[in-house]
Amino acid sequence: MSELSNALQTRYRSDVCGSLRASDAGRVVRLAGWIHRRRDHGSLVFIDLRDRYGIVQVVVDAAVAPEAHAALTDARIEWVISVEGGVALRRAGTENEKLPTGAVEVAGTKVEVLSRAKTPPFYINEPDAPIDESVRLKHRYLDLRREPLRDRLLLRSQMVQAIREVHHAHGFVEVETPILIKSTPEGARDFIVPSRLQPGSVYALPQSPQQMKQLLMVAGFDRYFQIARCFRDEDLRGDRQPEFTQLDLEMSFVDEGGVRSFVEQMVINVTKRTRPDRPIQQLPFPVFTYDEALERYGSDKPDLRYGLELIDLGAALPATTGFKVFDAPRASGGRVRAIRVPGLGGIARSQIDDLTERAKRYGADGIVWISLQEDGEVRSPIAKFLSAEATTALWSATGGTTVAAGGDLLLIVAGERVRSAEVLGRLRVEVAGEIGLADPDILAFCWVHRFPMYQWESESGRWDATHNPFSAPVPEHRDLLTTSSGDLARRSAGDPAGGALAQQYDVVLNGWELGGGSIRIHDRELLERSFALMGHSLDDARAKFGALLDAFEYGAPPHGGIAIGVERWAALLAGQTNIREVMAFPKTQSGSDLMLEAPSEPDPSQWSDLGLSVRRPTGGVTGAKKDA
RNA sequence: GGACCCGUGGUGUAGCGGCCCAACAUGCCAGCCUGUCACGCUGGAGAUCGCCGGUUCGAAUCCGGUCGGGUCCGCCA
Repeated sequence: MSELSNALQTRYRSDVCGSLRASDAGRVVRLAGWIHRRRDHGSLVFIDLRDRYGIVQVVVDAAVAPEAHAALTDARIEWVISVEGGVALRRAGTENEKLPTGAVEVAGTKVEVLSRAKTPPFYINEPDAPIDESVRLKHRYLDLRREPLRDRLLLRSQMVQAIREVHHAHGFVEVETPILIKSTPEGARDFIVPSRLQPGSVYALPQSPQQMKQLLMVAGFDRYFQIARCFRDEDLRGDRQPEFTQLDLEMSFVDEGGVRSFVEQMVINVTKRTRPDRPIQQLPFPVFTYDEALERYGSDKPDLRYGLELIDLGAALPATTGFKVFDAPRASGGRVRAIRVPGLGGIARSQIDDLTERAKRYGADGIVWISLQEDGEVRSPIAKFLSAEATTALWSATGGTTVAAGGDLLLIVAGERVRSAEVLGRLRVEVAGEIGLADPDILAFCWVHRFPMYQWESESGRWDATHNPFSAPVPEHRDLLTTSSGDLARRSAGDPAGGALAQQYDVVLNGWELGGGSIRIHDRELLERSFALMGHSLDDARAKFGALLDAFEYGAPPHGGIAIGVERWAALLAGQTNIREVMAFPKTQSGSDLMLEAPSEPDPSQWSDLGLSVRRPTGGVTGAKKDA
């Protein structure tokens, strides 16, 4: 710490504001910082001086230092000043226990104004004051002065430092890959950068360094990582920005267990170093297959901080119930699933309606509910369809007839196997949030793996890839790919290749997907087959991924890796649900930077340099804001 | 592409057809104050209620559109 203190010394300051302690009493120091608060008592003025290390009280007495006193009488909040003075223990009874520096104060003798400040548009000295986010974004440099955002960026910096240290300690090589690359569709839309030297051609910004890192494996780098900026031109959400940062890593000569074991140790290490105060729920991380996660939690990113698991009611119900809402889906291979919510037996009708509406939005036909009161009374709109025996069977299937205070509520969704689980999985998360089941301090990590390679899309009536084409199938399913011939998109729902599982794994934290990766295909023939199954022609695949395919003919090691969303991880460690809260300069939901006012129209000459012109939407009085 | 919520002095809110050329808190400005720490006290300034149009005798308030922000669905690993 004293080494750091020395490093922070400059001609403007001998110490930083947050560092002074009782042991510094008697020293003469020079400080520089922002005026956080001022308390003017006439001929005695107190200033709280702030820098990013903390706050210290400066007191100036007109009788002792008239010039300094005059300067501080003029000074205002957020002015930047430097102060020289002696560190003194505060008078008995005037210590401030809320400040780490609260035992001392600096008796200012010289004050120099380094920079004046306008009155800020919002409170910088009140960390909890709510402020409209657009105002914060417009003056982001002021928001960043405030304690919450400052602390989150400091946390993120520590995380990145820890990430680098762990990787270097394990033999990883940090390599930077280009930002201007070739458009290689990975699912999301590319951001495109027109080329001036080759008019009509474009670069694309990377959605991730996926191909580059695999090429680095072919190059023999063995273990690579990068804190990589990625770009995806899709609609924004609280957990999605058009540009974001991934911890991208790739390893050669490993299997899935090898990657997961390193990543898990790295994640634990970084988490414990940066948030030692937050308990990790379970070590080692629990591992679920995709199927298991879906069946038990209705999600491929389960929040494990609470139970509320999905229950398949099939076994508890007679083969036909006479209730078509249950019978019809079951006849076509669907499921009847439930979650049992303790204590919600007295839920209001309007809240049920609200849940039903949400379930419909997520793709269910509706919800069936049954409530069991403490006194054993059963209430449900479908009571008339179910015998007393059937109802009892349902309750025992979901955990018996012992009910929590307030009664229990059974929420039932019937439908197609995956859809019914996903709908209920969403309700599980929402209900848990609403009744406060999730402990906000706990960090519940897990792995989900063995994802299906392809998913049958019933609407479009075709198979669709669930991830990128580079992921290898699990060894026992390799034949499903090689024996299958041709375009999976034209194959039927029952095609065996559709059942292939991938060596794909996601890290999940508190219900958020932190990252995902896979063991890659490192065989040209198999990779071409994988593309073919996804409907790419051979020419198409070679045009888009030619370099990788070629590279695999020159000796490619078995390899695999993962990419972890740095902002999501940081947000979760910071206790935030929005990644904008861990980004210095985020964009709005419509992709604007309110501070820089980007995007903006370029100078017309920039279009012509690129050989481009723009067709504006017609009827466009709207778009023409600043015409000449 | 779609659904919903929000927009009132610098900031956060109240007001939801006339009582409002708009209220409260805080901030800001001025004066006073030698032990405060969200200092205190006294006084003052500051808003065409996002914008455009409509309904009405009358609109911050109701309606339509539009712009901006947010949440979500679709989209996106």
